[in-house]
Amino acid sequence: MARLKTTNDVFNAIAEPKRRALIEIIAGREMAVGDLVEETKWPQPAVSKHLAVLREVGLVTERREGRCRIYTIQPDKLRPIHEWIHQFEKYWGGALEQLETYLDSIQDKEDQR
Amino acid sequence: MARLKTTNDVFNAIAEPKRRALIEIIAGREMAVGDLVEETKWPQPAVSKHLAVLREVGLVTERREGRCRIYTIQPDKLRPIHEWIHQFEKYWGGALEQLETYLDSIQDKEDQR
DNA sequence: TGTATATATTCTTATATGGGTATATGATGC
DNA sequence: GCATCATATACCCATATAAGAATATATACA
Repeated sequence: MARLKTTNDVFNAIAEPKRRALIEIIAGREMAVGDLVEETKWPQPAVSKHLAVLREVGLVTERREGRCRIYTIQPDKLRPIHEWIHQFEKYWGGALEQLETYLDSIQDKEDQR
Repeated sequence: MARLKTTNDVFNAIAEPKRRALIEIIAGREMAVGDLVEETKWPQPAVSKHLAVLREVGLVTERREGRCRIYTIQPDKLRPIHEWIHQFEKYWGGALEQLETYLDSIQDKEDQR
C-alpha cells in the first residue's frame, strides 16, 4: 500500500500547510473562491483543488450563489484531532492545563447524560 | 512538487494511523521495539520504520540499553497541533468549551510574563 | 571466535500526490 | 445564441510513500 489519500480523513487533509492556510483564512466567515485566490495570490486551480480535498473530508461546505461558490468552514470536524491530542495533554501540562483536563472530564460526564 | 515528506513536520508524521497507534501505546511509559512488535503484531521492520519517522520529527526519542532500543514519547511536540486547532475551538464550542477558552487566555497571559 | 538476539536498513512495487497548463462546466448579460 | 466571468476538472510530471522480503548492523554470550 502507498500513503493514505489526503481525502482519507481530516488528519491527512490538514497535513498540507496550504490547506491549513485556507482554513485559517476562511474561519469564521464565508468566502468565494475568487476571494481566496486574491488573498493567497495562488493560481485559481490550486485553490480549487485544495478546497476539493477539504470539501471531501467535510472541513468545508460549499454553497452556490450565482456564478460564485461560497465556502464555509465546519470547524467541528477538527474536534476528533483535538480530542486525540487531548489525551496526551496530561504528559506535558502545567497547573492550568491540569485544570483544563479536569474540566474536560466534567464535560465528558455531561456529554454522557 | 509532490506531497510533503512524512518527516517534514508533526502534522505529516501523525497523518498515518499506525504511527498514531504507536504513540498511543508508548505514551506515558518506555518501550523497546520488541515490546511494540509484540503488542501490535506488526512485522518488526514496519515498526522500526514508523518509529524512524516519529524519531525524525522528535515525537519519540531513543535510548540504547544493551541490544535493545528503548523508545520514549515527547508529547510536547504535539502541542503546536493542539494550539493550531485551539484557535478554531471558539467556533464549535458549548458553554464549557468557552470556559476552557477563557482559561487558556489567562494562561497565555501568564506565559507571556 | 562464533552464534543467537534485537533492531535498522535496503531493495522493490503499486499508488497517490501537488504544481502547472489547458480545458471544461455553468451562470450571467447582451 | 454568444461572449464573459467564476470555478472545476483533466492531463502531465517529479517525488514520496507504505508494505514485504531480504539483508545489514550491533550487542551479548558461550
